[in-house]
Amino acid sequence: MTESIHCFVSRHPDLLPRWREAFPSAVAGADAKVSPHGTPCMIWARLEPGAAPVSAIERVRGEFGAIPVVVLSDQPSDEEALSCFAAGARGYCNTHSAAELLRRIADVVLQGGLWIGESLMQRLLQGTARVPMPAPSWAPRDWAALLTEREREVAAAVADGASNKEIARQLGITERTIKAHTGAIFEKLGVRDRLQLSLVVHGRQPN
Amino acid sequence: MTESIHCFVSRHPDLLPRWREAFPSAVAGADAKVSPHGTPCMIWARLEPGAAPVSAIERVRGEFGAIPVVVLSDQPSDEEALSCFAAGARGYCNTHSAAELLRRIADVVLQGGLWIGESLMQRLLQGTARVPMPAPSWAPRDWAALLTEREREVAAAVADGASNKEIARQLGITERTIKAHTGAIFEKLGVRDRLQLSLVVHGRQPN
DNA sequence: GCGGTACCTGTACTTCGGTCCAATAGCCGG
DNA sequence: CCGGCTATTGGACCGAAGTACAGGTACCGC
Repeated sequence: MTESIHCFVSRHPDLLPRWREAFPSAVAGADAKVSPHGTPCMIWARLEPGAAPVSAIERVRGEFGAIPVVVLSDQPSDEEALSCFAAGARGYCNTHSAAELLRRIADVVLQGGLWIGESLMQRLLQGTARVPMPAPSWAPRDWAALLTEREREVAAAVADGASNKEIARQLGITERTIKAHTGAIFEKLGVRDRLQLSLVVHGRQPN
Repeated sequence: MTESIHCFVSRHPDLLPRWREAFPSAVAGADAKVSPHGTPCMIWARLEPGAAPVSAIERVRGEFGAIPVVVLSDQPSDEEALSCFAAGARGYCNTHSAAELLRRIADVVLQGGLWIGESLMQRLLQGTARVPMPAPSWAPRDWAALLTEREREVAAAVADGASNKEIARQLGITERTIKAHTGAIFEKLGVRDRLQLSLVVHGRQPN
């Protein structure tokens, strides 16, 4: 594994001692687009008091693409945390958290987890619970009847627009295996590609 | 690290090979109150299809107290995941996830993180601006309003499962021009490929 | 006329999707 | 125990899809 670079973005050009203690090789992001040290593995964005969290995070995410962002807040609150997660943050904690905690958070986030305060869980759920769910999609089962359990999962993911790579990550298997499944699905359902599969799954006939 | 005992609770008395592969020292919980192997570090609760998620989790949590619970679902859905988190689960994933993924989830949860499914993650991140476009946040069916006449024809054909070559023949223009149109459509509608375009045209949200 | 838009096409390139070969492993029914 | 099904993966290959860069024509309004 290559050296993991933690990039701290804040208005101040220098790193807090805490951060340096947690990640000796950390670099300061400031507004620099790309650090000369390589591509960072994750971004720590310190929220300036008074600044809008959302725009700040989106700016950072716009600069750094898919790199996970953890927000550091000087005065954490549930409301602020919610805004951050809604804006795409993968974690939220106090700016002055202990080095040990920062490292734990980094572990969690880099593994694909979410770091969220315990008190926040209920409210976060309420915030997402009203997201409209588009489809019943399990009602029409004729297509599903022809497939195995695993193939159904893959078919559903494909039908929702996921790429092979995404499905592989989601199911924890290789992209190669996804291709094997999709191939089997296509043959069983008599379609030629993923788009036609999507149509069948959603109850339409191709062409 | 001390020997971590993973306890798998399901209606079946035996462990899935996957689980044993992930945690060779795993034990089956069934309805046994306390295993003879000591106190487990975490509980994996397999959700039986048709059973109410909430009551199942609460029962498990009642038995095992403060030990973090990760829910395994045979047919994961966002609704189900939300119910589980509302009931106090710390993680949610597919029953048949790969051993490697299970171990990652265990890491995250044992460190205090939260593991939400990939699709739920997307839903959380959704509603945020994507990098190229400011996210039109379309009402259903205004997709046509954003496109030119020609682009509408191409979009409709793509959404019905036609290939670029077929559309080119149908419209009497070259495949290259179809690509130009599809590229413009993708950008205007904020989708990344023809399958997601198909979903938008048919009134669904990708992922 | 000039700027803007829509429409059309070319070359070259990268990435993704799909298929063919083949292989390992576990589970299950006969 | 063996054959069949399922799940998984590898390598190689090819074509489709998508992007980048670079044009061309035509129409329309100021």
